[in-house]
Amino acid sequence: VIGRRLPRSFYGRPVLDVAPDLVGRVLVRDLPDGIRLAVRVVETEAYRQDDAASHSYRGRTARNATMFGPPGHLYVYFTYGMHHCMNVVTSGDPGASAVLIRAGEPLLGLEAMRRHRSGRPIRDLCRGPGRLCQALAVDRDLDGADLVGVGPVWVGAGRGIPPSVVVTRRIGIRRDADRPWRFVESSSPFASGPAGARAGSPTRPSRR
DNA sequence: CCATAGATCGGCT
DNA sequence: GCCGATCTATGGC
Repeated sequence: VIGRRLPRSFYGRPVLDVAPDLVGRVLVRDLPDGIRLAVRVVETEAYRQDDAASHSYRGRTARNATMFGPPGHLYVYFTYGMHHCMNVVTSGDPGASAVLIRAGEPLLGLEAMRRHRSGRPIRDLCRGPGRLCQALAVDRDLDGADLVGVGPVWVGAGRGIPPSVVVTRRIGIRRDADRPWRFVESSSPFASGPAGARAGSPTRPSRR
């Protein structure tokens, strides 16, 4: 179900190619105590440097430094004084870019995720970027972690039925809000946002 | 289901 | 100072 660990070349492409291609993949988190957590990615968003909504827009700082590094690393940031969000760094062309992982369908380690999320119902464990990080125990300590090779966070190729992905505007931003850079598995109850945000234009079916 | 308020703090204007 | 790539609780339909 998880499939093989995706190689560096998967991440070293333009963010608008990687973001939709991550939908349907399996995000794996190996906890220090040996427990494996895994979710099927159902929602992503693209951010790149020529984009006013992106953390990289105003140039490199201590916080966003990972976005300016090589592809295939985790960019984790802290926001609203209490939440973390996790991204995957992609090619630096055009400019520092990353994919925000917004939601996932729990596959493995549901009990541990539930503990991290105060016993919330399964549908609410990973529905939203802050919730996802809480369920997977991801915080700034994992900023910069390499997804390729040995490491506690990685992405498996996934198997089975390819997802049907639709494109919409991104959620929760004001600047450059009209860019159609959010990619959702339209039929998934584990995707975030209002119900209407699950409709959109279909992307071209990707071979997998 | 939808709308809104409050929490809470690091980063940057 | 201001404001977030957010979440939860609460109140209304």
